[in-house]
Amino acid sequence: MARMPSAERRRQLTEAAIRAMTRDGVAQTTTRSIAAEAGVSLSVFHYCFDSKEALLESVITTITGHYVTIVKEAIRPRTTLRETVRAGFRAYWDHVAAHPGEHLLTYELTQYALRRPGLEHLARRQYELYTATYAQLIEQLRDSVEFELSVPVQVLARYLAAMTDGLTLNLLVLGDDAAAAAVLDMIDDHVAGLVVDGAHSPAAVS
Amino acid sequence: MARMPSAERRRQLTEAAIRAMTRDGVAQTTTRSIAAEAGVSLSVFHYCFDSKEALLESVITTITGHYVTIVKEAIRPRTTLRETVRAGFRAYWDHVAAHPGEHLLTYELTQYALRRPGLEHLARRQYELYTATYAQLIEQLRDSVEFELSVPVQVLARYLAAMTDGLTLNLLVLGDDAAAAAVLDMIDDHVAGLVVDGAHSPAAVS
DNA sequence: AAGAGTCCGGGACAACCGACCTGATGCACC
DNA sequence: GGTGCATCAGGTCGGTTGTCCCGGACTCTT
Repeated sequence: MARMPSAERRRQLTEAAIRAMTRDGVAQTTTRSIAAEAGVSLSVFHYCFDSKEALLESVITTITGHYVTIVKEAIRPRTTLRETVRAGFRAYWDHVAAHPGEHLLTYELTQYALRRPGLEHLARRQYELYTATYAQLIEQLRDSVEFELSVPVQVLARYLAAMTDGLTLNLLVLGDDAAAAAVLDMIDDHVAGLVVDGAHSPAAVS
Repeated sequence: MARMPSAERRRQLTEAAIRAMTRDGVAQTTTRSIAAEAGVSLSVFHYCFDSKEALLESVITTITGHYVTIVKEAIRPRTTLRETVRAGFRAYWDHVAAHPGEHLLTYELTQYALRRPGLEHLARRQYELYTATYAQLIEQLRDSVEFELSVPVQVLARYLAAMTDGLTLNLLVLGDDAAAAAVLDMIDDHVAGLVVDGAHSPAAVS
């Protein structure tokens, strides 16, 4: 067993926990299975983390960071706003289809946090970060393209976060990418229709 | 302990399990806590159900039935389509705000089913029922009011199911009913805008 | 009233879990 | 080349969980 500073060991254990939980689910993941996944003995676990709960805290913040990165990288300015929105959704969607277990894990972790007294703030922070990420993306997009919205940024951001969340869970449960794609097309139209400045919006709704 | 036929005992245990799980979460609910909640001895539990998994199956189908009933009762035809949609959402929303634990439970149960090999079909059935319920509501509404949609009923139904699901989870985590109401207003407009026949839609979008 | 079928109670068991403890081992520094 | 500290290994402990067993009690039929 190679020796390494505890900070790095913590990272290693966190990543191992994410792998184990992605594979087996939060409920069936034990401190032993995490230690085994990381290839270290059980005592190393408790040397690096005060408790299982402390590790879960680390897992939640880490995986929320993953999620935010994915969403931020999905959105890249294109020629028209509508295409930007569409391509962004598509990129995010491909990630969900490719890594369903990891996304399912985010829901499990949210509920773990909600049910554990004193950890509710982690769930809240997770969802606030989702909304904040979308708000930031909208602002950033508005800087590069220049447009006006018929609803406040905060409202649209929260809608996008919630709707994405719901549609993701829906896809994870039902599969059927084709049907989900049809729904997504409808949402594309809807979001594009929220742009007041008609310059980049194909449907000229006054 | 009053004697009763096992069918009724099963119902009683199922309802007790829902209460216990709503209060404590699925993970912390044990066969013992369920038996205690129902006021019966532990052996009665295993007399009525082959295993804990069998009970969970009963819980899932029961609570999904509850959910469908709630949604169906929320929608009642009003003077205009837009008002019907708005009032329907509002009624559903009030229920979520009044019974958050029960709604949170539905998410926990979905994930329980998804993670338990051989029980995935329960999660799928749950979400198919959600979509089917919305589709049925749309058809029923179309019979009484007469209108055309710019998207297929199936697509709209799945969108409504997914979006409601996401917004519900969002509200359960973040609270803040006011912000959620603003999002809902936006969705009202969106859904009302999907109606092609402008006769009952206040916003005259051609 | 007798017996079969149904329901209930207490107790026990094996498995598993998180947490902890005691030594041993490598590493850097004096 | 010790010395102190960070890191690791194996074993153990108390507690909990799902499941099962067996004896007794109730109820309905005949």
